[in-house]
This record gives sequence, C-alpha cells and structure tokens, in this order.
Amino acid sequence: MRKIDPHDFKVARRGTSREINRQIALNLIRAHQPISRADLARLMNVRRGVASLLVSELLDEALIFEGALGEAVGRGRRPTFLYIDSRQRCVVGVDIRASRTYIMVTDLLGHQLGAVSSFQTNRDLDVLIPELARRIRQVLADHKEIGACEGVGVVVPGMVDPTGGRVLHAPTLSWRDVNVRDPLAAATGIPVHIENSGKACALAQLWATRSDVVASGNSVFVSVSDGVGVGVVVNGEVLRGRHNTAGEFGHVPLSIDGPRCSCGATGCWESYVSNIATLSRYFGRDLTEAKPRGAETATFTVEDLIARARAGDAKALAAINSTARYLGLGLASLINALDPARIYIGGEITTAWSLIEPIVRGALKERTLTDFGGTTEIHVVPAEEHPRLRGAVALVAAPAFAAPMVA
Amino acid sequence: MRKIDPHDFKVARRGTSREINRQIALNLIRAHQPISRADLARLMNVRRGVASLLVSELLDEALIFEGALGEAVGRGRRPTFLYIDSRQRCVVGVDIRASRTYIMVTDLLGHQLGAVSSFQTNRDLDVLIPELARRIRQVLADHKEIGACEGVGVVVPGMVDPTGGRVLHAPTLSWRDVNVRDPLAAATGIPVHIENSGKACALAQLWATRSDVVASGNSVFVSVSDGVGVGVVVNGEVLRGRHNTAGEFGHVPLSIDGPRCSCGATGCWESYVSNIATLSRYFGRDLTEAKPRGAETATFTVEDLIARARAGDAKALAAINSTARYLGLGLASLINALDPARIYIGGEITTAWSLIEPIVRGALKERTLTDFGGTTEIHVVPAEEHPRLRGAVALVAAPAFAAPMVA
DNA sequence: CAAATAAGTCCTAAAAGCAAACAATATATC
DNA sequence: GATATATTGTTTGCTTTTAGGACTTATTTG
Repeated sequence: MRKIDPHDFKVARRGTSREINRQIALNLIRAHQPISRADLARLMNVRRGVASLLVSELLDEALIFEGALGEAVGRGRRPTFLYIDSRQRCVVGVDIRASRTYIMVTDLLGHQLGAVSSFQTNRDLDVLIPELARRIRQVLADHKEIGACEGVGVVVPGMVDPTGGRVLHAPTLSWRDVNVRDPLAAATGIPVHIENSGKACALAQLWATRSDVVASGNSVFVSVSDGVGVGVVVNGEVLRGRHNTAGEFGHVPLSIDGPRCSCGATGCWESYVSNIATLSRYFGRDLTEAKPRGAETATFTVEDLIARARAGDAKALAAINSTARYLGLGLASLINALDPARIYIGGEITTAWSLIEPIVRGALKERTLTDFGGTTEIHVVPAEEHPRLRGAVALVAAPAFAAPMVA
Repeated sequence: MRKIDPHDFKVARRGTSREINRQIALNLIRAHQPISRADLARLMNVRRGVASLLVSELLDEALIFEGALGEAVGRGRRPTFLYIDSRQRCVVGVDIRASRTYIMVTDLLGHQLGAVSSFQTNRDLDVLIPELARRIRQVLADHKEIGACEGVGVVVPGMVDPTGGRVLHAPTLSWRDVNVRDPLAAATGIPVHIENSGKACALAQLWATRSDVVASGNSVFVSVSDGVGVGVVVNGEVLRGRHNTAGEFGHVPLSIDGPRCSCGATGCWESYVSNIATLSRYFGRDLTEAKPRGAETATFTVEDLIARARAGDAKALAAINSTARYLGLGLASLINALDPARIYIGGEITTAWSLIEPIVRGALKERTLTDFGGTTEIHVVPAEEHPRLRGAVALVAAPAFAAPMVA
C-alpha cells in the first residue's frame, strides 16, 4: 500500500499500459528464457495476440532475439524460442578498492567474459582516471568479438550522491566530494554509473538470474572486509534514503563503549568484525592505526589467519570465533530492523564459513526477537563470484529491465 | 528502479490507466481541496476533458462531492469546488495498551469527532472483545449524525501477522498468537484492521493531511513509552519485511553488555530509553521486575519525573538527561541505517523536549556518519494528537487512497 | 493422408487518453 | 450598456491499446 506523492507523481499516458506490459514481458523472458510467445502469453495471462505484439516490439528494439525452434510440446507446431539479446553488447565493471582496482567484462546478463584484471589503485584521480580509461579501452580492444560496450559500472567503498555524480566520502580512499563519473566518461567515451559497493552488491543479487532465488524482494547484502558494507533491498528496490546514504549498518553499535571505529564513533559493528578487527584480536593489539607493523603483521591476512585456525592454532580459532559471534549479534540487529527474507554475506571471513556458521547462527538467535527471525536464510557469496564487480555490472545492466515509474 | 518480480506481477489491463489516474486525481483532491476540475487538470498535466471524466467517476462512487462555486480567479466562469466526501461516514480507532484501551471516532480524513474515551484493558479476550464491541456500538450510537462506520482500526503494542489476522506476540499484554480481528468484526458487524502500533503511527504521519509535510516518503516514527515502538516508511510505503516484523529498532543494542531487556536480550535501545528505564535510573534500582514497589514508585510516572526536573530536582534532571543522550545515540543508528528525511518522536518523554533537545541532538551528531545525517529533521508529536489512535484510523482510511498495484 | 493440436497472425470491439471545438459564465474595456 | 476576452466545464472525433475470437501455419499421431 503505497502513498501517491502529490508533489511527485506520474500520470498514466496512452503508452503507459504498453510500457508496463513490455517490461513484464522482458522480465519474464529474462527469467524463463528460452520461452515461446505462447508460453509468455500463458504466464502473463493475456491473449497470444497481445504477447506477440509485445514480443515484436522487443524484437524491433533488439532487446530480445528469436533463436532456434524448440521441441514440440505434444503434437503441433514447434515454438520459436525467445532470448534476451546479450550478443554483441557488453558491460564493464570496475571495483575501486583501497589497495587494488579490479576490472571485469560481462554480457548484459552479467555472464563473465574473459578474466578479471587488476592494478594498484592510485588515489590521485589525475593518475587513476587515465590509467583506468586506458585499461578499459585495452580490455575492450582485447575482446572485439563481444561487441559494443553499453556502459561502465563503478563501485567504491564509500558514499555516493543520489545522482551518482559525486563520491561524497570514501574514507579508505581518502576521497571527499570528488567526481569520478564525468572524467571517466569523458576519457572512455562510454556512459559511467557509480554506486556504493554495498548497494551495488545488493542490486546484483536482486538481479541475479539464478533459479534458486524465489522472489526475494527483501534481502540484505553484508560485505565484511576492511570495513563492513551493507546494501538493503526492500520491495525489489535498493534502499537509498533521503541522501542515498541508507544501509550503513556497519556503524550501528554493538557496544557504544567498544573499540574506536574508523568513522570516529566507538563500538560500531564494523569495529568488531572487520578484517582488521579480527587480526587485531589475534595479535592482541590495535592494527587500525598506521603505525609501523612488525614483519609478520604487515602482510598477514585474514585468509592466513583462517588457514592457521584450520591447522589447529587455538588462538587463531578463538579470534575467528569471536568475530563469528559479533557477526551474528550484528546480523540480529539487521534482522530485527529489516526482517529480510534472505541475507547474503561476502568477504574473506566467508572462507571460514563451515567453521563459524554454528557460532554465527547461535549468536544471531540470542538477539532476534522472533523464531522466524532466528532462522532467516543466510547465503554465502564466495569471493570467486566477484560480488562487487557483479554489482558494478548490475548498475549498467539492470535499468533496462526495471519496472516503469507509474502513479 | 524497482525489479519486477517474475513470480508476482500485475499486467496492465484495459482499465489500469484509468485506475492509476483516478487514484492520482483522488490524492490531488485530498491534498489540495477545495480544487476545481480545471486546476486538477493543470496539476495532472492532462486535458480538462480527461480530468472531468475522472472526476465524474469519483463523484459516481461518492468518494468526492461538489461543493459551492468558488470565486472567479480572473474573469470567466466560476469553478465548482471538489472535496473528499467525508460526510456521513466515519472510522473508529482503537488503541489497546497494557493498562488502558482507548477509542476515538474520526471522519475519513482523520479529523476527530467527539472525545477520546477509554477503559481498563482486560487481557482476557473473552472479556475484552465483548466490552470493546459494546463500547464501539455505544460511541457510534452517541454520534448518529456522523453516519455509517467504514471500519475499525486497532493498534496493539506487538507483532501482527502480514494479513492482520493474528497478533503473534504482544509481550506487555502477554498475548501469543491470538485472533482479535475476526471476533471483533463478528461482534460489531464492522470490518476490522489490526496492526502494530509503531507501523500504524508511521502510516498515520505519512497520510496526515498537513501542509507542512513536503513529500516525505522516507520517514520514521519512534514511540517511546513502556517500550520503544518504531515504524518505518520507505518510498511512501510502510516497511514490513518478510514477516511484517520489520522496524524493531527498539531491540537494536546500544551495548550488548547493557541492562537486561524485556525481550530477553541485553542492552537493547529500549532498555535504555523506555519510561521504566528512565524511572529505574532515577530510583537507582530495577523497576522492570514485577516485585512489589514502594508507595512512591508504584504510581510515579515519567511525567512526574519531568515535573520534578523542571522544578529543579537535579537527580531527576540527570535521569532524564541520560535518557536523552541514549535516545540520541539510538536515533543515530536509525539515521545511519535508513537515512530518513524526517523522524517523528512520540511518547511521554517528548513533554520534556525543550529540556532534552540539545542533548538528543548532540548525542545524535556523535554517531551519525554524515553531516546531513546529523541534521535530520526531528518532529515531536505531542500526546494530544493521539498518534496511535490516528494510526489505527489510518489503517482503515488510507487504503482507499493508495496507489494501485501495477507491474 | 486425415485428424488433432499448438504457435502465431489478423481483425473487430471496447476502453481510455489526446486534441480541439463548443457552451456557459464572469470580468474588463470602450 | 455593448462587446471583447478569459476561464470553466462538456462534448465530439481520433488514435492507441487491450480483449476476444477467427484464421493460417506447422507438426505430430493414428
């Protein structure tokens, strides 16, 4: 039950019905491809005539194409299968992180084309933008067969303004109010979309074409690495809030008297479960500050820690178990606040999931208000799936499939 | 940018455009009444002919009516003013609380008719329902002139299932999985809608017809009394989550090592800022447990405490200031998580708002991530406005004005 | 080879937005 | 006081779009 905003509404024009049904058809083809016109009509509960018209319109715009004929169902004419047209068009995803920047090319449905490449991030935009543009052109030139690039999606670990024009604040990159989109678009000649990485990851999961995802219009993506990034999906839409800064559950406290967080406050969830927090717990001292580390701590990662834990290092296991417990306690807040149908978790700590899952689940149940809250589905997204890069790609690919704005 | 759920969509039928524009027209009349057909057409950016047809349809359904002619604007024919038809139809709002149950009658726009009545709550449904039904019939009989009752809205301090059929858990009433709606509907012969009080309050603010509310499709209602109830509005819609239990920010922790909360966990926001928590702080001992209180503490309320604080009692002021600080710290979590355009606060503590506002605001700024987060508009809703009862009424009145489900 | 069945196309009717003309009414100006 | 002008609200023809059904095409089965 949505209220119509009397200051910002959209009246239905003559083409509105058509627009709505066209997008529904497009989404059904995407979800069920390959599919025939007749099946589409049945799914939509409209006459075959209407479905045919919608299909021919989508064909004209080259959003879909007719593939081979399918097998006859019983007897009778064989159906012509329809597919989303992801041929000869691609999308570039870019993930800018504090240490390295990653690039991936996919088709319009997010299927990976070629390998992920990366290079060291130079935080100076005057250096970064030209290098990024050069590498994007390079990777596109290397894959001429995949056709024209529809757009570049960029995710950053920080806040982005509602229009995507400016990165307002990215602490780990020490960026404040910088414009990445326009210079990069100018340098590449390709439209660029930028978004916070947590929101983009949530978007990517929402739009993922997996058969196992059953209508999860309410979900949360939690990315645990240097910080904790969270993206929230409500009613099939990414939660943005008034200034596009919603979703910062990483800075909701577990204990306001807890350790100091990079955001300036104390006891944020992030300050308990980030990789640095876990390592600090293991080494028994605060690693967040930029003081010179010892030979060992300088290069030691959470993955190394997990390896030690699996090898029997009790201290390592204890550090990880603590993180698991805090992870669960924080997830409980998330569940109490949002009651999502599913939680996705990404980040290095997930490689230890088999070790920590019972602890996470136990801590979660301690604080969730309801029984079904305690059993909320948790889905691990492994690093090999490149959730952030898929998020970046989704920024470009998803809008074409979105529901039209109406009423 | 909303995703179309391929398992739950609505195709546009022949009447869909009409339905959309009809609801837009209805909402614009509601927001701008009195208004002429010509002005409506200008607002909607359609031809007057279309607006006229929509209006005549709304007139046929008696959703609006034609009032007197307005003054001619410049020269030319005088406009006929249109109004929402709230004559001869009313709504009953019911607020069931642990100690007392309140009843109010309003018109379809939520304008109060007559006084608020109340009686002691008997938690036994077999007693409560007949008494409630009797009193509802009574109050309707007392106001025969206000016409037929369109529905009864009931709010309870607890969780309600998504269909509104059952109260799943209301701790302060010690109700678990009880059906209030159907017995009450049977006893009164009027349709009954039930919802959690926090969600209903948020709904009421969303639908409030006040000129000062400018397009706040993202807002939060925080009700501080025995517990902390929260209702969230996102994109003009109440946040429900998978099981209609979203919004329980009262049980997001400030410190997981904090005081025990009624929910069983420790350190919930509620356990810091509820009235009982404030009083416990003043008396220096835990009042949550049902042990016999002293003569003074038994009847002493937060309002009494505020009166003492205003009279110069330093200990009382300190207790209230503590609550204020914790209130601000919790609001910061809310802002970081949801980035609302506005926060509404209700409950007894708001009578001390002039005392505590700087402290609340200061604590809030300590933990909000962004500058604009720290300046989020906070709007106090005084008890005289009966936010919960208005919420109950909104449950009945709002659906008629809601946007149609499309795509 | 004929019957049955499914896919896809085409035609007509009803509904709704769009556009312009028309009637009614009020004010301004000469 | 007569005429011009502006505004409201209604009406009429036109176009687009969905609904429903008939028709054509293609394929399998008996």
